[in-house]
Amino acid sequence: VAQRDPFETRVVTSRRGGPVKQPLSRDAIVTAALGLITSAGLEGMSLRKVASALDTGPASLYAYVDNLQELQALVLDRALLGVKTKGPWPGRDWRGRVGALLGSYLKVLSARPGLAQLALSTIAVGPNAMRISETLLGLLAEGGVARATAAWAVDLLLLYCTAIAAEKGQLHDGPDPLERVGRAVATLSPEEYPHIFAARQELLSGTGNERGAWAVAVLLNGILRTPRRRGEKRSRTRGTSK
Amino acid sequence: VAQRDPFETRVVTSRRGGPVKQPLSRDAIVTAALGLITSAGLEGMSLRKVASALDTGPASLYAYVDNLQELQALVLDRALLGVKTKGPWPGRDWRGRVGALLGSYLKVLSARPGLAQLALSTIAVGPNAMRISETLLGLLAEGGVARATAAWAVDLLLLYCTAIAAEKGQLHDGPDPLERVGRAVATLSPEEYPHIFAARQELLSGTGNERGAWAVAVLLNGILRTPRRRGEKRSRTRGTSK
DNA sequence: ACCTGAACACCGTTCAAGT
DNA sequence: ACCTGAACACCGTTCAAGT
Repeated sequence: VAQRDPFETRVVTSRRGGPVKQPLSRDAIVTAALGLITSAGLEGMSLRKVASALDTGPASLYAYVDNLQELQALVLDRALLGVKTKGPWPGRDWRGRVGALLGSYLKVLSARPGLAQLALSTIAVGPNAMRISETLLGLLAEGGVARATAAWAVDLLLLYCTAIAAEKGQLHDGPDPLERVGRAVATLSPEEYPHIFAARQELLSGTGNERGAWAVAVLLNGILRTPRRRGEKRSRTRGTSK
Repeated sequence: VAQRDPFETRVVTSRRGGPVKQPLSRDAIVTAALGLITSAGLEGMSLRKVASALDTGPASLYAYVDNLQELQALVLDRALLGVKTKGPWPGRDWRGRVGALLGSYLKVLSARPGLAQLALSTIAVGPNAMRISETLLGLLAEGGVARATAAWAVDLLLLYCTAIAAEKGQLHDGPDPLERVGRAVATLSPEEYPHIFAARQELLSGTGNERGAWAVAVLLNGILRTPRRRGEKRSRTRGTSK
């Protein structure tokens, strides 16, 4: 909410009469829903809450949206509008640009924990999801990854980033899960779980960003070395740097 | 339900009197809940449905379980009991054994789609989750992966397998999502999305198992080549085969 | 201590009735 | 066509009252 707006909610009031209710529309519904999921998490976005945010009853929404699942898909794609696929990344090679794109994706989802949870249970086929996949496919092609391999790799990369964001999101509600893991690990007997005991420090270390960057490097290194078809060769890298 | 049991539900009846209600217990509750999630999916397992499966009211469960979230965590760990961490895998090297273990994990989750969805939103800290992590850490150590790297790698491997199972699980309810993706891709203009258009065949190809096996290979290849600390060296492989 | 009926504050979705 | 009040069939959780 911009600070210069004195109203708690964005109700437009006319000089002549009472509050002016803006007409319902698919767009207004998605906007309201995205606002709710951003501020109140996944369970803060219900059809009933979206409806009352728009000053109407839940039944009214069904004129514009088939059901909750469709609304969720629309909200996800609207949020993905914020993912930068062609920011100015001068001098970065294709790997750097993949990292930047996935970083932007992660940032968009991490800023809205509920959205990341939603993304894990929604197949993204909206225009913005397509734009992201298209760009990733292009970057992998630039890196010489064969098309068949790249097709599966895009899935793998996005899936992992989504999961990272969702995991991070869980940190915000309830008791800190990292603490829970810490306590669970602390009670284990060194005899029964020697490896976990030995690695107890390392298991809990690292920020989300550190882990994310490492994971993307793992995925790219693995993708480059794991052709989908036996004998499939990586073509010469082209356009690696400017 | 075993076929020799003529009763629809497992109600024990005594010769002398009416049906004998087995006493409530944490264990009985978890068993009933696992049965429900197995047969009816994630949303088929509610506290109220578990209660009525046990012939009682929902309030009664709160004597044994703090809330729905705790019950879900218990159900997950109970199911993970079925993951084989030390099956006889003669002659397989550490990579093969990692593959077998993750395959078992995937199988357990894939057989219960609701459980995979649940696993994505539950941090598994139960004894069976610990057993799986312990074994994976041991196998990676056998492969010469440094401890710090292995600690994060375990997370990455399990997370991906969980996500694969959850995605596969979505296939079963609603319209086939692969078909939805196919239709979405089919409507894209080759001009705007040249890479997706070129890869449209490859994007949809491959069974879950093929994709899973490829992904695990990607992850292991990447993990072996991406030390967490700069300059961290992989120790000589020991015990690669018998 | 364990169990429970009833209530509370929610859900998504449908449908007949309005305009 | 768009909108809506009311209802339907559900949720998780709490609490006073029972034994």
